[in-house]
Amino acid sequence: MAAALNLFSELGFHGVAVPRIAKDAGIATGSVYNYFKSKEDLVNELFWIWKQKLKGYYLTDFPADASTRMQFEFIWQRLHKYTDDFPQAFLFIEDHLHASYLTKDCLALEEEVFEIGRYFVRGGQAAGVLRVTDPQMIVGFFFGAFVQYFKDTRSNRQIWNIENSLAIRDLCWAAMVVE
Amino acid sequence: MAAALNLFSELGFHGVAVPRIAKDAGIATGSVYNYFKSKEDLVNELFWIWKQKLKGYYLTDFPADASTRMQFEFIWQRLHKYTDDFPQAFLFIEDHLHASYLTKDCLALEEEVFEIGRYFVRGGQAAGVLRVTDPQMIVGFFFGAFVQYFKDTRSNRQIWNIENSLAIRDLCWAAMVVE
Amino acid sequence: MAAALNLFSELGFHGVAVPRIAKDAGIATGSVYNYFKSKEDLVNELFWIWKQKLKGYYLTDFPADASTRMQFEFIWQRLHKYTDDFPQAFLFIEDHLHASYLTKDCLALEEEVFEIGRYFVRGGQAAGVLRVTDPQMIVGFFFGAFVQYFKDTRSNRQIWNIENSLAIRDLCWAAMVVE
Amino acid sequence: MAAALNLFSELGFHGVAVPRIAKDAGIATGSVYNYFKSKEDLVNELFWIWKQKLKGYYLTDFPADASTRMQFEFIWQRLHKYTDDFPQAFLFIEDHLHASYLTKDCLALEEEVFEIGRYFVRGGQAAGVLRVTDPQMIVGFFFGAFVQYFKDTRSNRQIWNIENSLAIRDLCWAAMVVE
DNA sequence: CATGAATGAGTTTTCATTCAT
DNA sequence: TATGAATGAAAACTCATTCAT
Repeated sequence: MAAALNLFSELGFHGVAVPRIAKDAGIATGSVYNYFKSKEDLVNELFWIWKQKLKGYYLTDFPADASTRMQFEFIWQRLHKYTDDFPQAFLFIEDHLHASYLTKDCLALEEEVFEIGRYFVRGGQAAGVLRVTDPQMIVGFFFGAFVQYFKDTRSNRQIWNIENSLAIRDLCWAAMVVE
Repeated sequence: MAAALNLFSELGFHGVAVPRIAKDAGIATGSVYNYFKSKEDLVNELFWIWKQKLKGYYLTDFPADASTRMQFEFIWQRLHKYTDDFPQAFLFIEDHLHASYLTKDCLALEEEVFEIGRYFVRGGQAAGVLRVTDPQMIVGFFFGAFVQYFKDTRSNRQIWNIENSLAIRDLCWAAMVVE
Repeated sequence: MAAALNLFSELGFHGVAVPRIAKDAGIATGSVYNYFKSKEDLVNELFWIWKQKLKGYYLTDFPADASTRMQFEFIWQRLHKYTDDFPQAFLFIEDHLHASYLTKDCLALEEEVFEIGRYFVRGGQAAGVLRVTDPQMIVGFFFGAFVQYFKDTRSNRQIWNIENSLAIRDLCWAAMVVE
Repeated sequence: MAAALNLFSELGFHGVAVPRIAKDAGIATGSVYNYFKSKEDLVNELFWIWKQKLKGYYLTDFPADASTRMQFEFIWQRLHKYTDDFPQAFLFIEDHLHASYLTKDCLALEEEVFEIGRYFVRGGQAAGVLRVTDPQMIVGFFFGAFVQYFKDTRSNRQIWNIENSLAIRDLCWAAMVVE
C-alpha cells in the first residue's frame, strides 16, 4: 500500500500499472489480488485509510471548549502535521477531482471531513468571532489557501516549513474574523 | 480540441483514450494524428492554448495605473470571467500536478502566469497597500481560495455565482491589506 | 517512381509508406493512385521497368558471334555498368527473395534474365570453352560473386570500382573455363 | 522464436505482425512482450542467436593446422551443414541488407563472422596457396557463390544437395588457388 | 487531373486480471 | 498463501486507400 500510495500520488490512478505497484512493493503481481479485488478496490482502500487518518488528525484531542482562535490554530496545526508526516498521502487524497473511480463511501467520507471544518466555523460564528457567511465559504477559503501553498512547494514556488505555513494561517485568520 | 478539453478535464489525461476523443469530435481516430503528433502533443497544445488565454485575460486592459484595490478587483474579475466562460478549460489547466506529460514550455508558461500575479503583488507592496511578504504567498493565498471555491462548486458544496465569488474576493482582500 | 525506387531499395517494400513516397516525389498522396492501382502495383511496375532495363543492358549489342571470353567480358561489363549507373535499382531488383508481392509476370521476367545467362553458358559449353555442368550453376556462380561484391561495397567491406570488379570477373573466369 | 524465425525468413521483418508470430507460436500476443521488449528486440535476439550459431559452426573443430585446401573444405562443409540444418535461419541471417532495425552489436557480429573467412584466406595466402588479393574479395567470392546457389534452390532454379554444393565449392577453389 | 484531409482497419504495445504451480 | 507467466482486450499509433474539392 505504501508503494501504491507513492505511485498513485505521483502519477495518478490511470498512470500506474498494477505490476509496477507489485514490483515497487517487492511482491508478485498476483499477490496484489490476494488483498484487493481490483485496482479500483485498492485505490479506494488507500483513499479511505488516508482520509480517515486525516479525520483522526482533526478529531483527536480537538479542543472543543477552547476559543475559536485556539481551535483554528489546532486545525491548521493538524493539517500541517498531516501534510508534513505524509506528504504523498496529502497529495493523493487532495488530487481526486477526476476520481470517477472513487466509491460513494469515499466521497461521503471526504464530505465528512469537510463537515468537521464547517462544524468549527459554525461554532466560531455562534461565538461571534467568525464572519457570518456560508460555513463552507470559510472552510474552502482557508483550506484552499493551504492546498495552494502545498502545491506551490511541490512546484518550487515556495519553501515548505512551519514559518511559511503559519504566515498563511494568519493571513487566513485575518480574513475570517469579524472586523 | 473541444472534445479533448472536455474529456481531459473530466477524466484526466490517462483516463481518456484517443478513439474516445475522436468519437466525441465526430472524426476518425486516425484524423487526430493528422493534427497532433501524439496524445502528449495534443494535451500540451491544449494546455498551451488555454493557459495563454488565461494570460490574455489577465493582461488585456490591465489597469496598470489604477489603485491596488482596483487592480485586485480586475484580476479577480478576469479570473472569474475566464472560469465562467470556460469552466472545463479552467478545470483542465489547474489540475496538472501530476502532469509528467507537460513539456518544459508549458510549465514555463504556467510560471509566467504566476509571475503576473506576483508583479501585481509587488506593486501593491511598493505602494504600501499590501502586506509585505513573499509575493507568491499572497498570490497562492487568493488563487488557492479561488480554486477551492471553484472545486467546491463542482462538488456541489457551493453555488457558482458572482456574489459568492466576490464574497471570497473580499475575504481575501481583508487578509492581504496592511492592518 | 524515382522516389519509390530509392525508398524501396533502402527500406524494403513494407518499410515504406505511400504518403512518404508521394512526399519525396513532391506530389500529393492521392496522385500516386492516379498512376498506380495500389502500392503493390507500383512496386511491380518498378520491378518490371528496372528488370527490363537490365535485360536491355545484356541484350543490346550482345556480341553473338564473339568468343566466349569476349561474351563473358561483355556480360560482366553490362552488369557492372548497370549497377554503376543505377545502384539503387540493382539493389532493388536483387533484394526480392521475400517478394510475396511480386506478380507471376515479374517472376517470369526475372527468370528470362537468368535464361540470358544460361544461354551464354550453353554456347560456351558447346564451344568447348566452359566447363560442362548445369548452366545455372555457372550463372549463379558468377552472378552470386558479383552480387556479394556489390553488397560488400554497400557494407563498407569493399570499394566499388572497376578494378575490383574486373578482378572478381577474372576470378570467375578462371573457375569457369575447362582446365 | 522458431515461429518468428520462420515468419521473418519468409516474409521479412516488416512483413510480419506480432499477433501472427504469437499465433504461430501458440501463445497470446501479450506473451511475446513478456520475453522481448519490442518486435525489434525480438528480431535482434534471433539474429544474434543464429549468427552466433553460424560462427560456432565455423570455429568448432576448425583444422587450424591442416592444409589450406582442407580448411576450405571444412569451411564449405560447415556452411553447407548449417544451411542444411537450418535453412530458414540461413535465409534469415543472410537477407538483411535493409536491416535498419539491426543493432550495432548484431552488425558487429556479422563482421566477426566475415573476419573468420578473411583469417582463413590470409593463412592460405601466406602459405602461397591462395591468390594474393584483398582477402574479402576471396571471401565474398566464394560466399556469394554459395548464397546464390542457395537462393537458386529456393527459386527452383537449382536442386539443393551435397553434390551440387561440392561442385560449386570446387569451382570456387579452382579460382582461388594460384595458377 | 491534382490534391491532401479523412478514413478505419491494422499495427505495435500495454496492462488489469487470472490461475496453475 | 505467494507466485509470476500467460492472457487478450484495449490502448496508442500507422498507413493504404478514398474522395470531395
